[in-house]
Formats: sequence, structure tokens, C-alpha cells
Amino acid sequence: MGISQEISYRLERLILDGGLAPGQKIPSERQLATRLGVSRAILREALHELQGRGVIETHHGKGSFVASIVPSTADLDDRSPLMHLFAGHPRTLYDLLEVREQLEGQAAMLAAQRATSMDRHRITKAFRMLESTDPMSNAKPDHGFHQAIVEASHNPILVHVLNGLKNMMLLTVQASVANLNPREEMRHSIMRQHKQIYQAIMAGKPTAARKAATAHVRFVGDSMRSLESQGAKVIRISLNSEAAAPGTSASP
Amino acid sequence: MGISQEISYRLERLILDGGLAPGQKIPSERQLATRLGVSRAILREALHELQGRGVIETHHGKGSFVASIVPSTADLDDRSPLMHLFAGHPRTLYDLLEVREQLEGQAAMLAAQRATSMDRHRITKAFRMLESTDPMSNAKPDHGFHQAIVEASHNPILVHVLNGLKNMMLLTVQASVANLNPREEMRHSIMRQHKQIYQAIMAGKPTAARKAATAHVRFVGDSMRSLESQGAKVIRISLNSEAAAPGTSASP
DNA sequence: AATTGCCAACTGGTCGGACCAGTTTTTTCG
DNA sequence: CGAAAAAACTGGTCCGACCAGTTGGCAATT
Repeated sequence: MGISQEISYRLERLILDGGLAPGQKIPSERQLATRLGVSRAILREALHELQGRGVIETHHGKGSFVASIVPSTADLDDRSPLMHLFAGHPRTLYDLLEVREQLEGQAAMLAAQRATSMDRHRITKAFRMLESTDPMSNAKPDHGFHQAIVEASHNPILVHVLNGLKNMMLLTVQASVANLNPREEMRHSIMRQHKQIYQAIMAGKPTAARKAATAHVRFVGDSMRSLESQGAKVIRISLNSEAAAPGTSASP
Repeated sequence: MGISQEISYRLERLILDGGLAPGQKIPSERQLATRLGVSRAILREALHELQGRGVIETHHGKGSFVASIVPSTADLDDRSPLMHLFAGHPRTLYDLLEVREQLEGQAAMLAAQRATSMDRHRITKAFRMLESTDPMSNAKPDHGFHQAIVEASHNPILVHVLNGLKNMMLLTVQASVANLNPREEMRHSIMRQHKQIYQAIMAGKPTAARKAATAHVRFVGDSMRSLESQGAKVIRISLNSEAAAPGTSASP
């Protein structure tokens, strides 16, 4: 390992062990570089590494601060590169929706063909829950409905792929629910679309199911796109919200 | 945001969007710095950030390499349960083909819309190689052609998903090549289909490209199904065929 | 005295060049 | 031809300078 790696390691220890609280300021680059006996360039590389890991935040002219990370928020594997890419690159949302359009259409079609009675039961249950739940509740019911359909496709590959995208999918569903549901007419459109998908699958109409599902995903994408173009901030779903502004230090 | 942040962003984009596979080498620091118009110091800071996020790995004297992305969908290597399932249950082949039908259709469509001149060049190169190679050679050229198209879709999610299925995909392509190519008329059909896909993408006809691609995958599936129903043993493909180190076979 | 305005001293951000240290390729010579 | 030496890569580290935001205090003005 190079020196910069070692420095980033020592810095992290310093922060974690040293009891530096989130939001707390760490010494200036020049100070740290001198104290640790390395050049400022190397020190900066180490800082960038910690930055990449989300350990610190840096603000021009102010300094670097310990980020407020709860290391055990293992809820979703936030820190995965893809996850981060998604959070940082809004376009990725639409990329995902493009893929979902195909995959969910496929799943709905296969579900219409292959769903067993137990599958139908599960789908129905998820659908009911979707109807009854508060519109603004979290995205779980919505996702559950889609999930039930996917599993009814009886295609292990499809299930596996969609499962691999689950976390990101949850985010897009969350985004769509948060942004679209508040709009009265949109919520109705989405509900109608869900109903169409549901009925097509139950009626065993593969083509109709596929069309309904792809149309639904496309509708969500188009809607969010148009919302976004109207200036609405669509994608702002912070992975681990709150980010302790630097000025949170208590008055001395 | 500072320049180094922007650089790391662009780099990340370059890596995932460009479909750079894990393990692949990225250009040297001096090259990248020049190409992106920044100093080497800043370029290195950006690299360290990606390093901190686990996107790349760096080795002294050798270079920087794309790290294996995310464990979720990626890496269906041999010992994977799904891989095993596949070997044991031929039907999984058709499941995969079902999914491929959608995904490759999507990829071809997007490629027809978004391929850059460099993408076109790569696709053309892969296509040429596909025409010239011996029909019975391994499946690499065939897969390379499809891969080039997928990467031209400029949808990181799509690239990621297909990449995760790469190993299994290689097997299906291998299976199709081994079983279908020996049949004169089938080989011609497949070649014609490849040509249709190629021309549609080059001509920038998204719909035609999608249709050609889905039709192609469907044809492969249907053909193998019919072959199988005639009593041919279709799936007998050993799992660890190639993938061996450069020092191949070695028959003493 | 209170306010305003400005300047100096922080902070991080960027640059270029130089040199060291591994790795790979090319050249040279036995 | 083959092995050793040299050159041409690669990343790793350092220095010194300068740019760009931020902050606080000092001084001139009101």
C-alpha cells in the first residue's frame, strides 16, 4: 500500500476513534499534512478517498467536516457504486425505467400465461393492499404488487434479474409515488393502469397484460420527465438524508 | 462542485456508461489528465475518490482497473446456484432466452438511436469479425457482436444487467452456435438476421432494429426447441469450457 | 458608538514540473 | 538466439506557486 492509503487509514482511525462527532471540523489540510509528515498533495488524495467513502465532507473556504454516517444503516446497501451512480446521475432513473419497461412487460405477459392459483391469490392480495393503503404511504405496497407479478412469471432468470435491481427499483417506485401520487389525476391514472394490469393477468390475456405493464412504466417515466422539465425536482431522494451542516457546532 | 468532483463524475460515467467490464484497464493518469484537460494532481484526486467508492483499483506500475461492480446482479460465475440450476434444468435456457429477447431488443433499439461514431465503428468491427470467422469457432465473435450493441445503448443499467448475465449468455450463445451453425440453412438464417440487426442500427432505425433483434433471439429459441423435440441433445455444454488462462489446452 | 467597507489571513482548489519507484517493452550485445 | 541492459512506460510523492471562497478585525465614515 502507498502512503496515501496509509494516511487515509490513519485519518479514518483518527476520526472514528478520536471521538470526532459528525459535523465536527477537522484540521486544515496544511496542518494535517505537516502533522502527519506528508505533502499536501498526498494528504488531499487521502481526503478524497475518505470523501469517496462518505466519511468526510469538504467545503471550499471552510474546511473538511466529519460526515454523519451511521455505519450500521445496512438497510439498503447504499454505498454500492451503482447505487451511488444512481443517486448522483438522475438520468440513471430513466435508464432504469427503460429496462423496467421491458422486463415488467415481459413479467406481466408471462404471469398472464403461467400464473397458478396461488400466484393469482398472492397478486390479488397485493392488489387489494395497493387499493386500500393510503396513497402517500411508502412505496412498499406498490413494489409488492409488481413483485408478485414477477414471481408469477415463473422465470427464474427474470426473477433473479429484477431482484438484483430491487434496491434501485424501490427508489424509483419511491420517487414516482412521492412525485406522482400527490397529483390527483395522476394518482387516478396510475390506479387505473394497475387495475388494467391486474385484470389482464387474471383474465389470462398475455398481450394485454404486457401492453398494460409497459404502458404503465412508460407513463411513469414520461410523467416524471415532464414534471422535471417543468422545474420540479424529481429525483431528490437522498439515500441517507440529513447531512449535518457544518455550522452545527454548539456555541462556545 | 469543484473540478475534481466533476472529473470523478465524468470518469464514473465513462466507466459504467461505456460498459467497461470489470478488470478492464483504464487509460494512464497522464493520458486521462491530458484528454480531460486537467492537471494530473486533480485527476489523481478524482481517481482516489472512485477508489474510495470501490469503483476502481490501482496497482503501482501497472495502472488502474475497473473493479468488479456490485455483488447483487453481477457475477454469475460457475459455482453460482443459478449457474448450477441452469446446467441441471435445460428449461432455464429458454427462460434466459425469454429475457434476452426483451433486453437485446431494447438494446438494439437504443443503439440505433444513440450509437456514436465510435460505437458504430466497434459494432462494425465486431460484425466483420462475425462474418469472417469460421462458423464452428467458439461463440466469442457472436457474443462480441451482441455486446458491442448493448454497450452502444448507453444505458448503464442495461449494460450492467446484461453483464451480470454474461456468463450464462455465453453459454446460450455457445449452445446456439454449436447446435444451429452446423445446419447450413440455419447458419444462413442467423447470418441474415445478424445483418438485418446490423443494418438497422447503422441506418438509425430503432423500430426495425428492435424487431430484428427480438426476432433473432426468438428464432434461436424456437430453433433449439424444435431441434430438441426432434430428439437432439441441445444443452450438453460443459460449464467450464474456456475461460482458462492464456496457456490453453496443452495436450502433451 | 454604531455602521459600513475593506483588506489581510485563513480555508480549500488547481496547476506544472520534478523526481522516485515499480513494470513492461525494446534494444543491445555476448 | 537468448540473456542482460536500457529505455519507455506505469503510478507515487513532493514542492512551490497561485487562484478562489470565507472570515474576522481594523479603520474610515456616518
